[in-house]
Amino acid sequence: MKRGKKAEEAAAADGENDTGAAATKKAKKAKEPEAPILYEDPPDKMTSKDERSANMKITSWNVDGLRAWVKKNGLDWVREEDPDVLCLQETKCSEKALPAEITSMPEYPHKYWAVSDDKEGYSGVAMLCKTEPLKVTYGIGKEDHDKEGRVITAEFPSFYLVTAYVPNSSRGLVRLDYRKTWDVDFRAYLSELDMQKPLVLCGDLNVAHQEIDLKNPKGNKKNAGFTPEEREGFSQLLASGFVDSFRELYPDQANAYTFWTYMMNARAKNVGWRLDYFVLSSSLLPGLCDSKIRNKAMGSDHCPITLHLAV
Amino acid sequence: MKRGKKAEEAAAADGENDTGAAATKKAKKAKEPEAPILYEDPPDKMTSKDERSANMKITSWNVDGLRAWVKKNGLDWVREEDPDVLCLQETKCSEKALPAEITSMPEYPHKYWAVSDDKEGYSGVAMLCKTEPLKVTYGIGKEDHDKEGRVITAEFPSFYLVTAYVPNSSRGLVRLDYRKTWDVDFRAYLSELDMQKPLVLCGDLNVAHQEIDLKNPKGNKKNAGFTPEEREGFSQLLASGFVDSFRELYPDQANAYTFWTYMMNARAKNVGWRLDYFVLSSSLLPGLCDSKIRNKAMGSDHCPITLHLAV
DNA sequence: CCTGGCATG
DNA sequence: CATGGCAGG
Repeated sequence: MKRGKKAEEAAAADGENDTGAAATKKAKKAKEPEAPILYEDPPDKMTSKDERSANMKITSWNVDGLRAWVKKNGLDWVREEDPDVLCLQETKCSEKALPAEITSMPEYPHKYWAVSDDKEGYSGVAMLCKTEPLKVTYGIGKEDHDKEGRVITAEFPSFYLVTAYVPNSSRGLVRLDYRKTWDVDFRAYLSELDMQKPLVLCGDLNVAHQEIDLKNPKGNKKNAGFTPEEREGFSQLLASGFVDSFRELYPDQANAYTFWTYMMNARAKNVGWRLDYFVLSSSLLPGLCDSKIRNKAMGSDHCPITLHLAV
Repeated sequence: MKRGKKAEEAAAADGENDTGAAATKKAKKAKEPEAPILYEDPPDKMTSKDERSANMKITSWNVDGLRAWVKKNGLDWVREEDPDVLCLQETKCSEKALPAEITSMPEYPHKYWAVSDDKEGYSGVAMLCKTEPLKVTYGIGKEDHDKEGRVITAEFPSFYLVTAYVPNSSRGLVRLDYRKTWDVDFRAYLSELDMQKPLVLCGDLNVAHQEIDLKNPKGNKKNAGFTPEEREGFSQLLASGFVDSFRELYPDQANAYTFWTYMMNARAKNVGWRLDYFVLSSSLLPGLCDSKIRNKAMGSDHCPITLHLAV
């Protein structure tokens, strides 16, 4: 039995199962109206395990359309947060269509934009820096993957910063095969970089790693973002010498999400997914101060995350 | 020299000429910021020349998307106006997507909808009646023209009511040839009907007939809605025994428009076009009480028009 | 500058 | 249920 679009959306948000009769589904739905279990991000810790002070603050935000996000005063939040580097994903905006409010932002004199070659208003990432990186590159050096404006890499004196918008496997997992090759190639790219200098990877990695990383793991095992293949891809990345900074610091923290579908009032109910990460080379771990989820910041279906690092 | 889209829009709204150097255009533009010349529709006259009282009130409105128009409270205005028959054009809405507010409207128990066969959300007209017509038909009986939901004909005891959304010749006049065949065939359809019973034709006829019928006739002679061909089509319709009711009553009334492009603040400046008409069979002329332009009613880029008739 | 649809998430 | 782009006006 083929399922319609509505049903798939419900499953993605609520974790309904793919199988089972309609009656069963209805019975399951009745359980919903409980008070939402929220997550309060604790105060920022500004010193690392080895007692150094944080001297690098990085924020990452999937803005789901930069122009709409600017109109919703996303930049006010950024000015308040005041990170050293701001990484944005899903800008959906060609360079010439960027709002002046962001292109002229004096706090970030060094701005880098990657956009989709073909599809206008699709994908796109950005990096805004207070200090100029030694070098900035685009993509991961593989023809097949570098047409959609998904990766910017900036080299700083003591580390690389990579921001990424990882391809969504899409409804019906029509792009899961592509995603698997992406995961392999991206991992190779990061490992290569990591051999030169330690790196920080941030962005929308489009996967909830473990069951703790989304509200409804049960019903989403066949949905984009929580398939065994995508989860395994992330596991393999970590196995290559990287650390999920948030999970490292808060191994048992449930209900901490960075994405909520706009549908079904998911954000108010905190029916979400942790899709946005700061992944660090293991060698940077001693300098890790904190990895934050700014889940009160509005303006997108993702919230921003912030990393405090001593480098 | 090929003109861009922006230039065409400006011409359509402001009447700029197609020829002439850029410098000339700029000089012309400088004249604009005068106070707008508005048009105050006089009070409704409710008796005909032959001293009969109006007993049939018909309103026609190109709503430019029925769903948006309903949200903008177009139906509140309709309830206030309270016509016996309401004709709508550009509903852009399939029958199953109609808002309940209009499908369940008790004032109009008899409702008729025509929609485009292929293109969803394109064209579409409607007729809502307090009393049931003797018969309702769709289209004009010509295969080529009846796929776009442009015409509904209702037979009442003493007259036919035809509401139409005449095809726009489009930017660059790419559909002017089609429009010319439409004009011929539609005129034949109306003449045929007129032989049975007199008729009222209302709707968006997508032509400003004479120079008095739009703000900037000079610059629009090559633009859709004011080409010689379209104007001639309307002239020929009148020559077939029909009357433009508004112009019949107010032969010298300038600045009376029913459409203003959303662009360039045209409505505030009353830079408009008279595109919506009540056209009557000559034999109904003695019963004509008034033909009104309700240019204060908002909710579309067209305003409604209302006819008072003694039948 | 608005509409409604579409692809995408 | 949002985004941006598109055709149409």
